Amino acid sequence: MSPVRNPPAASTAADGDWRARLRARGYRLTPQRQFVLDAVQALEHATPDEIFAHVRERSAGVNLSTVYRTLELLEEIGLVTHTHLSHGAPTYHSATVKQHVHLVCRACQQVAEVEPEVFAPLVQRLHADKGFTTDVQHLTVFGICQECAS
Amino acid sequence: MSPVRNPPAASTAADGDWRARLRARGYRLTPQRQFVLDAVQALEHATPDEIFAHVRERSAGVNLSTVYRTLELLEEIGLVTHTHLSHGAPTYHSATVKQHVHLVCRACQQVAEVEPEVFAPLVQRLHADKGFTTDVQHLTVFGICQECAS
DNA sequence: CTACTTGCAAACTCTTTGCACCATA
DNA sequence: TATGGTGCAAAGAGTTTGCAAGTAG
Repeated sequence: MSPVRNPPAASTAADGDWRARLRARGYRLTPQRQFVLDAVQALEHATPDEIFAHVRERSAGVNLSTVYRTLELLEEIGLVTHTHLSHGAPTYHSATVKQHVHLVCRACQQVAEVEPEVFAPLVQRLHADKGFTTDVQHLTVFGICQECAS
Repeated sequence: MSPVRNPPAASTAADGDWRARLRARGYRLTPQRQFVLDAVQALEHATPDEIFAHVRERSAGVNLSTVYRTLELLEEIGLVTHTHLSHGAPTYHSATVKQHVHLVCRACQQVAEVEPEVFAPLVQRLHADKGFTTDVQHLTVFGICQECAS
């Protein structure tokens, strides 16, 4: 491992939790993983590249492939999730943050957030009609925002 | 243009319409475009690669980049739309077919379809609350299907 | 000390683009 | 005949992988 500067101090309340989660599955706690998780929590809706850039500002010795591997790992143990807000890159966000659904404007590309409660009736109906359990966190709604509509 | 065999016969009722649409915008009617549109209508939920393969079975002389260019063109003039059903490739479908929303199971990757009416209340609420005009056609709901839930 | 992690570089997938040739209108 | 369209090959994003060296526990 190359020049990895002082790892970030434990920042969130759930921090102890994530260390435990790692250990419980035989994973190790590394500065890189801490940097990546911190970046996800700090940035909100960040692509792997943006996360990489954010981590790089703090530590020169973190590689892009490590970012990818770490995101996969963090998602596997349920600490982050991802959504596709646009064509190309997925965006990651912390799973500990309050859930929300994304509204993406196809005209101006702006992203708004909505409380998941708005989707509760839909979720219930899909479950009743089709037996389908909706992953609201992963939902993205495309359309046209108020400004662009006029 | 290389060995492009007999272009497919006009197949859908809207066929005359699409020729008109092309012409109206100064585009030309080519066998390649007809093959690609036919493939989209025949396959339903096909990726560019799958469309390419389907077209290739019928005509050796169609190039993958032409498929991409044609899909972009057909989408621009409103004959096809696309959605992201999984991580990587977008899937294209005919815009003339009855609208539907996709339910994607994250466990078995199976795709189900739902009538867009189910989403009407949600669409109305998003419009009322946020002024957001939902593009239902482009909507994809991820979750767990009935079989995988048990 | 040992197994898990990382950095590096190369490989891969999917998509786009430049350019000369070809065919539609 | 004049553009617009196509094939081909090369270039680009974004992501994954093999392997040797490094490190957490």
